[in-house]
Amino acid sequence: MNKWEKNKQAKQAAILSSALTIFSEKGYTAAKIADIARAAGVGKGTIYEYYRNKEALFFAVFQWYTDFLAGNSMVDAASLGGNAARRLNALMRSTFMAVYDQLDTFSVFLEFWAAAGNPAIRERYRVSMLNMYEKLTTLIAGLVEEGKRSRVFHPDLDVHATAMGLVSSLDGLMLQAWMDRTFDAPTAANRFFDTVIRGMRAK
Amino acid sequence: MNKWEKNKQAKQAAILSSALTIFSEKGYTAAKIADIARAAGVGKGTIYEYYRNKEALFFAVFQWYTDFLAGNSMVDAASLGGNAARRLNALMRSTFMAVYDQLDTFSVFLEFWAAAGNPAIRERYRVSMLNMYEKLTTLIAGLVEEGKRSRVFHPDLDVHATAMGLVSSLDGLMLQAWMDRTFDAPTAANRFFDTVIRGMRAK
DNA sequence: ACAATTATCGACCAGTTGGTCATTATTTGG
DNA sequence: CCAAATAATGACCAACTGGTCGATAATTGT
Repeated sequence: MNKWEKNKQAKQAAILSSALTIFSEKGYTAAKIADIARAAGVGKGTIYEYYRNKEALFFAVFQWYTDFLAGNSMVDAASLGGNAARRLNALMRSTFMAVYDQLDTFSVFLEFWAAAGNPAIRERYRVSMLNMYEKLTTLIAGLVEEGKRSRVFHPDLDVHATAMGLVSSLDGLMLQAWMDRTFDAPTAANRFFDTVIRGMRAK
Repeated sequence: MNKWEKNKQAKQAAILSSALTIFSEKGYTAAKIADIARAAGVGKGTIYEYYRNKEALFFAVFQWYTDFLAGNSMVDAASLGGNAARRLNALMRSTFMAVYDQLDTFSVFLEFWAAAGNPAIRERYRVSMLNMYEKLTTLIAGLVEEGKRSRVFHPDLDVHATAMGLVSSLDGLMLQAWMDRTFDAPTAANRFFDTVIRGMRAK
């Protein structure tokens, strides 16, 4: 690896990281390429050496950041012991905390969502976003299914509806935490997950 | 009321309604004043007779729309019968459906959230938004409290955490429904609410 | 009917910013 | 050390759009 390549890697990382910060702080439209360049310590033109245009940079940030969060949240789920209820609880807590630890950049998700929602132009965001959710939903649904088989959970439990509800509550709680910094979201989240799982149990 | 006033009322309604549509479709920044004017069937200058600038128009839409939804969702909650669990279930369903019925304009909430989250400039969005959530949270917390008193719900239940969890799951489920139109959100929501409320019950 | 008042309009202007490209700086191979 | 190749830069341009304002139209009171 020569000097050019080292430089390229370092600069690419600096650009992505700075772009995440600036997009979080200002939103997609208000974030200026010049801002991102300054934050990354590079010239404005350099950014266009790495990304075709602003939208391509944004999509790169989207993939980089969601990969990072997905890796952080799911990594220790497999290694956990205990019955399905206990492991589901641990998975929910760990996923929640993985995102909560990055609360100050959570606002960029509003931009991701907005990009994903526009059905005309931005199909790739939607696909990629649903893919990410589906991974988590599948993981959760697997635990719910397992819990039903081992008679920890109620036999009539709707696996998919439960998984979707749990995933949704993660997003919703994060939104509340982000809007209201006085809200003790980790505690509330843990108690809420306990309640939901209590409702899932076989009597 | 003379002709001027009638015209003003009609035009103001047309402008707000068109603004909601355009902001939903394109997002705050990409929505052009000219687009909104055309959709409302008025000249561009006319909009500035009613609203100082684009941001003032957006805030007016925010208040108008959230008032509308709040009115729709909570109106029949008081009139319901049954025990606390039954009434809580009905309140959750009715609130969910009130927003779900307007799913195609749900995306404007992403813009509202983004506006509310920026702590520097937009304190009034944050205050107004938290106020709206607090009304719903208080309503739910009241039912939870009542359920605890009447021994329908578990005595150790954390009222605030439960209420926040339920409110959050509304937002989260709506987001999922909006991103994925194949998701049968009303059914999943109802089943999830059932599960949560089951977990709240005294054994 | 007519002039004063009120409301509407859209061409225009000024400020902003994504993206380009000629110039400069750095690295490489020999 | 030098020239070719590669990378970085930021002044500049073109496009876009929020907001203004002089001109026009509708309504009112008399």
